[in-house]
Amino acid sequence: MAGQAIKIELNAVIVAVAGSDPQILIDPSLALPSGPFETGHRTLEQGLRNWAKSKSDQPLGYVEQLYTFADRDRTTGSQRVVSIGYLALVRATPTTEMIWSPWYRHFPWEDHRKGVPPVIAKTIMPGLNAWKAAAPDAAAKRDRAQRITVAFPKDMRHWNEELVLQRYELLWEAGLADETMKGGKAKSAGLGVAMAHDHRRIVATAMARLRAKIKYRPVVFELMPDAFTLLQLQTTVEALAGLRLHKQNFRRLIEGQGLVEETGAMTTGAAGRPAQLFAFRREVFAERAAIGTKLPRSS
Amino acid sequence: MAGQAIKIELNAVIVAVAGSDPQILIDPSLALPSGPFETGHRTLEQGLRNWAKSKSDQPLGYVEQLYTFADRDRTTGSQRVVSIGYLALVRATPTTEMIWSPWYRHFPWEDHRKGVPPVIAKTIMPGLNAWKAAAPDAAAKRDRAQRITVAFPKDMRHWNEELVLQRYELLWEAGLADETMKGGKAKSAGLGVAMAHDHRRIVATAMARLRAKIKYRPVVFELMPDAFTLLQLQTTVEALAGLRLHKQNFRRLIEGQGLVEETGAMTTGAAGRPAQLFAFRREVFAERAAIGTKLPRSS
DNA sequence: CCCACTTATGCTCCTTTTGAGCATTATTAA
DNA sequence: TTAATAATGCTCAAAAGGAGCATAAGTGGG
Repeated sequence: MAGQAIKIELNAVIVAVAGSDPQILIDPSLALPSGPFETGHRTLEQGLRNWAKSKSDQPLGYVEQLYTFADRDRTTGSQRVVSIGYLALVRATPTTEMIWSPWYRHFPWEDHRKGVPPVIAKTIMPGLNAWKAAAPDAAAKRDRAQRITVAFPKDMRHWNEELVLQRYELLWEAGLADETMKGGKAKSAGLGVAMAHDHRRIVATAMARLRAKIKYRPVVFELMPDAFTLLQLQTTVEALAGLRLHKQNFRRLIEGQGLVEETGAMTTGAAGRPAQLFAFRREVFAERAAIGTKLPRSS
Repeated sequence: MAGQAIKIELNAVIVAVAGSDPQILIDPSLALPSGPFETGHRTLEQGLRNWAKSKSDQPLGYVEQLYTFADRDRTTGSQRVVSIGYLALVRATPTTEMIWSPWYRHFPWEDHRKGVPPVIAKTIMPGLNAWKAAAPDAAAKRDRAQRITVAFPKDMRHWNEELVLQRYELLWEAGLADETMKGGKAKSAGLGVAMAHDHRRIVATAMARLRAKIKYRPVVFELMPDAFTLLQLQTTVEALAGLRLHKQNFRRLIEGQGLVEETGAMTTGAAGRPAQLFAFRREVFAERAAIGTKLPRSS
């Protein structure tokens, strides 16, 4: 049984998008906002919301539980910490003590909007190949080779933007992303800015979840203002996915799904033809619970 | 801070499929197998695996963390319990003290393989409509109406088999699925066999997750024997999804994805033309990390 | 006012994927 | 031999997805 005391901690990955940068809220010591689990709350989520409102001044919008971590070799100190990770989406607002940190600062290899990031060829692949070569036996070597191919495919058309966590864990195992801090400064062999404890892993989990989710649930709108152009929407999705999208087809997709409605207003002042301003149609929740099935149903 | 003691408990929804019945492992008191979190383990999942191996004699195959629950009004007794739910898939084997319980016994409204279950029209809709009518104000009424329509659509072609949890919570809120036990026997207004504590909710979470997952990850194979016919595979998927599938298109889907390979052997003795026996191609993990994107990627 | 540039928006074409169902084949049971 | 039961092959049409051309409507600078 548990002789050791267990502490439960809530960690929140609070995401906002500013222009074309997804950002996460961290404190100056590169740690995620976190707090103890208060037994007074009715549910975990409620506890998180209350705590977030009191601590930062971010009232959380969309909230989703991510994962509960309790790895012994990842937590610091003597006390066993069980950390429950949450993903929260908010519309960006200024903060006091906290910092909005662009998430690609911590994951530079995940941003493929301007082509394949050079760090992959320059640092990551050599590092991973060395790690593969150092495998203890042939089976391990095959396994490592396979994981590398899946996470960082040779042909970048096969890049799967959802595999954020697998990639991070791969880099971590290969010793390319350890979170050792150098006097408060990030290290990590140049592979992005490290974070406190295992927080970068939690962020990776959040990124993966969010990148997957935007494809089948209209969660992006939680990050948008009330009225927005389709380009702004596309830019936000591109920012999250780390990919460029086809403009006309993106429009067709969004409009075809009836996710938005025209507000009647137009943009003004910017370069180019003025764009219509759209608003999210909240009714979609009522209409289409069915999102996408992949099974060949009959009858 | 936490003045109250917190206990961490692992709950496992262990699923197997026997013929055309998905089953979960429970004990005679209708509780999921569960055990305390031992601080000695390296990770939560490892703890679960060790515990499962010692307690039941099920060596767990595929394991996935589901959700961490800590609702105050759902836990019993004075001590606050945080329960971490897991989904595990195993190939059915006999058990000692535990019982394999068909999951549709607890969720009769979820099995649409033989048409819409009568319990929906007979009990559920009247109950939900009464609950809707009893809404305190107009806004709440609209909200309830909407949730009902999404979970139990008028037109059953819009039935979304993934919404297991939403449906269960709806029924629970409407008082149609409360877990009050009558002398160890199930009650619940005829709506399926109740379970201990909030375990039916955990099972609902597991069902929802599994139904979603079989669509984009080859997890069904964890439930299949080494060699199987495509019909057996289809039957298993249908059992999980609670839906009938189109046979030829199912075959096309599976073969087209290269998920299986012929073993060369055929079935014998059964009625009808003998079927080929197939085996899961484990190489698919190596080949196709990319499963399905829904974003209109460019370049 | 005209021109270069920029973004918005409409549409077409072609390829793939899905949905539905017909037809044929190979066994067992009567 | 016939009926019943499954397996398997194939076709056809509809829907969804990928790529790109063409046109419209602004801004900014001569």
